[in-house]
Amino acid sequence: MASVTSEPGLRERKKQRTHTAISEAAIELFLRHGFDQVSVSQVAEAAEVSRRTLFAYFPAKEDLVVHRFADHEAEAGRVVRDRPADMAPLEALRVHYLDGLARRDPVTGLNDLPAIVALYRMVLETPALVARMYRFQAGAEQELTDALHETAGVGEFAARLAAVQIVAVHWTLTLDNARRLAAGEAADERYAGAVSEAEQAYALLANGLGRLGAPGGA
Amino acid sequence: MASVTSEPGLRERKKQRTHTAISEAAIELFLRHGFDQVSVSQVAEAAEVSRRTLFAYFPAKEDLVVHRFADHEAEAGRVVRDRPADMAPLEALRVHYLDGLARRDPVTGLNDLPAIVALYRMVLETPALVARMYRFQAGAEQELTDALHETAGVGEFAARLAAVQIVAVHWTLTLDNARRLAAGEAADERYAGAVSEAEQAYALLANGLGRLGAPGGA
DNA sequence: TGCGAATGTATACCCAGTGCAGAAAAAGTC
DNA sequence: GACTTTTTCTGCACTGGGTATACATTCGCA
Repeated sequence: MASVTSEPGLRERKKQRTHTAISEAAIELFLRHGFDQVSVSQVAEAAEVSRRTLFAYFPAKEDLVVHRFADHEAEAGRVVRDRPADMAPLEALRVHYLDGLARRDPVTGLNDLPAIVALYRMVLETPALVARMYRFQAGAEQELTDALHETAGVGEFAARLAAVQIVAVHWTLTLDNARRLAAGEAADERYAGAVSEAEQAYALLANGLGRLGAPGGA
Repeated sequence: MASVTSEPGLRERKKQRTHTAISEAAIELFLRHGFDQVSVSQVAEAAEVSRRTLFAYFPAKEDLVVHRFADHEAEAGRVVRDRPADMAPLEALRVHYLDGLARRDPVTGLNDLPAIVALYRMVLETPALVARMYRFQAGAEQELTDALHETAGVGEFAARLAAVQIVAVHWTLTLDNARRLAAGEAADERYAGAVSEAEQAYALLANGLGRLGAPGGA
């Protein structure tokens, strides 16, 4: 009769709490002193955990930061899979991205909560963190490749080509927004420009680089 | 009167020789035992150089391998800048890439000299090396962005969008070829497929993902 | 021949990440 | 509530990449 609920059990709950405790201690220290200026030992100490335990929760120092973006690795693939039956994949992605901008979803780079902006800035300024982010891009490419291949009636190679273009463009849009907000722009102020650039990007994806097909370009 | 020629001088020549000596010793050891199984100390010893000197020539262990690909960082940008006045940027890139395939240029992934294939395989199998390669992609994107912006009469953001798509597609093509050769396929055997995929990729770049604009895909 | 600048070396150090053996704590058992 | 089993945490020692410093060597040049 010890537990009437079917909760995860003390062990699981404690693990969860330790995980967030380490992550929060880490980000707080990193934001205050810079990623490279803080050692994992200091993070472990601040989180009141042994160094060895920290590495049991996070495989590398960089992951203390970038694990917060890990959820979005599968996002593009999911959007494509879950789209209405009468909607084209690219259209579903476009709608979803524009919706993200409107909701100020952090994955679009268009959220100016101070904590988020500071995080953007730190990642952009730290090569090791940027490098780690590329891993997510590779994962997103794979997810999107599979989704396109399986639901859009297109060959695997064509799906991969489309996926790498889409992911690269998404990343460019997000980076552009994040850089502008990191430079001090407000999200509301940036919103119109972000929408316009997103529309431009999706038009380019849909219609190709036709303008570059002419000698002079335009 | 010590030197009648305008050669680089002994100091420069010695530096050059040390550089290649270290690089060759490194790659030989890495190919034999694996990148992660060889320490930089072992490389330094094999090159008859101190560890500290090695790091004066190569900023990181990974660079002992990937510096061989560094030349090609500016290639796409250069091709666009040097194109004939009456040729579109995308067309210039397409021609150049197809020519690279025909010449079995290693940057296309379609060179099956044993030493090259072994190098491909090692890079593909070693995450740290792949990660380092992404840095070149970022450089190539920047070069191509500038070239497109300055010579194709297109805005900087549009140029960047085009550049990231082109670089991503190129990388995909190269990776695909390299993987196949690493798996044992011969270059001559692969050639036709490589050309066909390249044409498909450039058609996609030029005309867009139109096929994905329809609900069913095709 | 000798002097200044660049380059190479030895040594000692910091930090990220891992292996291992044992302590602590939660979970299941009676 | 005491006992055992299993998981997690910890301390310690070690490898390996990368850097700082201080000193030796070598080259360029007059």
